[in-house]
Amino acid sequence: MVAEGIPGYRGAVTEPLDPEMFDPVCPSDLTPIRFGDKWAGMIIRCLEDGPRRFSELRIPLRGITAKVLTQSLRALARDGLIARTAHPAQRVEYALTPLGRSMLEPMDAACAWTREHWDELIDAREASSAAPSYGLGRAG
Amino acid sequence: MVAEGIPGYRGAVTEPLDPEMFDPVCPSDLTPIRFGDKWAGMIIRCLEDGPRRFSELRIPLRGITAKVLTQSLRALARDGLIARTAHPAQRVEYALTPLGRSMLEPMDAACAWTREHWDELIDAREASSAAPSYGLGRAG
DNA sequence: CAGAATCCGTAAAGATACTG
DNA sequence: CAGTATCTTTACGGATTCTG
Repeated sequence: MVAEGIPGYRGAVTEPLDPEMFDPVCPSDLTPIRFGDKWAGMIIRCLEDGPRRFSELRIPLRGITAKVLTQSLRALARDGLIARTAHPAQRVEYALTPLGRSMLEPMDAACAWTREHWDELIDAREASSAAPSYGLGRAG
Repeated sequence: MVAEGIPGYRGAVTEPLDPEMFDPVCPSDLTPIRFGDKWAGMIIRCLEDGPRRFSELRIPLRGITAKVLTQSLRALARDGLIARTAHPAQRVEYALTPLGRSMLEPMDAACAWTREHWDELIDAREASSAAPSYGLGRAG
C-alpha cells in the first residue's frame, strides 16, 4: 500500500497514522510507560521487600505529605496493586498484591533502560542547553 | 539482620527502608515507569514506523493543541529521543533517534504487562467501586 | 499513628487568535 | 503548514489544622 509514495517526499514511506490508535481509553496504549501518578512507581518499589507502614513509607518518599500519600495509596489499592491491612493499635500496613508485584518486571525493564542510556541522555541535554536551537535540523 | 524482628509484628521481617533511596535525582529511580510527560509515550509510539509531520501527529493525539505538541516534541528533542528536520516548504518532520527507538523496548514491556493484566485491573476497579471501602482490610 | 478536611500556589493543559 | 502569543482553566501537589 502507498506504493507510489507522496510527491516530493524523500523520507520513509509509511502508512498514515490511525486516527483512532489512542481512542479506546486503554492504558496499554494511553500509558505506554506511565503507570499511575508521580509517586506510584516509588511506592511499589518501597513495597518490594515486604509490607510497610504508612509512616515508614513517608521516609524515603522525601517530603510527601500525608494527603498525597493517602491519595496515591488509595489509587493503587483501587487498581488492586497493593492491599491495605489495619492491624490493632493504629498500625496500618500496605503490601504488594501478586498483581502489584508483577509490575516490578516492566518497572525493572524501564529502570534498566534508563541506566543503560543515562550518559546519552545527559549528553543530549548538555548539547541542547549549549545550543539553544534544541536540535533544530535543516535538511539541505 | 533485624533477626529478632519487631515486637508484635507478624508480617515479613524486612530491612528498614533507606531514607535516601530516592535522593539522587536519578530517573532510573525517580521514574521507574514514567518517562516524560503525558504525551511523550504516545508520540514515541507514533514515530515507530517512520518520520511524521507535525500535523500528522495531531491526528491520533486527539485534541492535542499545537502548543502542547510543540512543547512535548521539544522536550523529547532535548533529551535526544527524537530529531526534528525542516524540509523546504513548510514541511517539518520528526523522527526517532536510535536512542528514542531503543525506548520502544521498555515501552513494549510495559504495554505487554498492561494487556496481560487488563482484566485483573478492570475487576479490581469494579470491585472497589462496588464497595466504597476500596479494599480496606481488617486483620483479625 | 493514620489519616481527613480545608486552603492555597504553581504548573500543566486547553482555547483562541495571530504569524512567517 | 508549523508554529507563536496570550489568556483562561484545571489538576496536582503542598501546608496547615484537626480527629479517632
